[in-house]
Amino acid sequence: MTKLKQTSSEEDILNAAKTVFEKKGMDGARMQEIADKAGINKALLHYYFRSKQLLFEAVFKSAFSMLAPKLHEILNNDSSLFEKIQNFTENYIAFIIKHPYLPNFLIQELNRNPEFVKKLVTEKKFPDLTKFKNQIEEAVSSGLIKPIKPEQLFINIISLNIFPFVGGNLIKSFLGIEKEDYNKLLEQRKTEVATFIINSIKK
Amino acid sequence: MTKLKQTSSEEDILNAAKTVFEKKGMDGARMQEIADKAGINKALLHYYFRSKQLLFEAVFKSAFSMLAPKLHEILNNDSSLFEKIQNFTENYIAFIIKHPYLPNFLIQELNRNPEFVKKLVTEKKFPDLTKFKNQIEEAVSSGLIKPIKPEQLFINIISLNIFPFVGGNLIKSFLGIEKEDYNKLLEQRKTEVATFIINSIKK
DNA sequence: GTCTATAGCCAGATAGAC
DNA sequence: GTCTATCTGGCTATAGAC
Repeated sequence: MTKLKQTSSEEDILNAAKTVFEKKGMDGARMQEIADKAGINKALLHYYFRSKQLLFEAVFKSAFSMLAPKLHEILNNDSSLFEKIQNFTENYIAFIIKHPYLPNFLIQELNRNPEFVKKLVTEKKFPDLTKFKNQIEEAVSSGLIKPIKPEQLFINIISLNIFPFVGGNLIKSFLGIEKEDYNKLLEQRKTEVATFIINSIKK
Repeated sequence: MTKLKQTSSEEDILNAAKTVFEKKGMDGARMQEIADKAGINKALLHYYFRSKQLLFEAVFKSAFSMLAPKLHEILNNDSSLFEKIQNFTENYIAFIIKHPYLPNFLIQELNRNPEFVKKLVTEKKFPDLTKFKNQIEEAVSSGLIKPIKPEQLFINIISLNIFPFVGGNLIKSFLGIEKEDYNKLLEQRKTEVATFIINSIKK
């Protein structure tokens, strides 16, 4: 704990920047809009963060560090495989419902700038999946679940939980429904997705 | 069929624009880069398409119309529910492997500009899901599959098939693997995803 | 149809007063 | 730390020659 409280401006800027970057991305965001939202002047943005690029990186890292440790914790605690799947589904969906732009933002910017990923990897900011993979392999060899590659199961879990947020607008249009009905479906998924996965793999 | 062949330039521009827009999005794309890629001059872009916005819309519609009719066809032919799931998985993954930027591009731009979606909806460019939903409801009531809301099953199918492309960079980093290994996983998914889904719902 | 040159605008960044 | 004013560069778009 180096500081008890940052200056109010710096926090205001970060919050405003988060909102704008998450909605519009690096290229679409405007420093002016961030300044307006933070209730301060454009020059002050540069005073605190030097450049748009650096402000963006601060936002990105902050966003990333909201998700990664949570994921790490869920995958590495002592619960059983089925419990983990339930945990992941419930907690993650609940969390992302509160931050719906987050996954899309991260994915979009990782695609835009894959170099950035490598930086995060070397800084070991990504969750460690070894334990989770071992757990799956044991569950397979002990006959608890049907044979499946840990990688594939992991992809399935992530896909079922995250895509409904990233592709929400697409799905809504396909289904011909509005926001409120879609939110009800998402709410339901907190429990149903885990059941769907477990039904598929359990013997 | 109004024309047998468009001018070569117009096609060249569209192809170049497709590449650039799909990789960088509307905001990140540069008219100069598109011109360079098409081997022509920047002014010619405006001669053919008037503005960046109109060129973008042409690309977007073209991309959208590569996916939607294919989806419509698969969901509305006469095969059984399980066959449709298998069909969708195999064909769609095979198709998107050839156009890996497509889903991300569509999703990103639909999120950026939800008004555009409504335009597409009113132009009835979206696939009709009624038949597919009925098929699921019948399969539930006849006892072929476990109870599940058609909407949820649809979301699951889409998520499992599309997210691995949209979030490919994220997943690769999580799994700590490189492109070639990831492509092998995707190849495997052409058959495995259908099995995963069917295992989950069949009684 | 295709090019060069340039207008005009807008956004990021900086200077400098307070 | 915070502001106003301004510089600078880059990008879309157009004018006009060929």
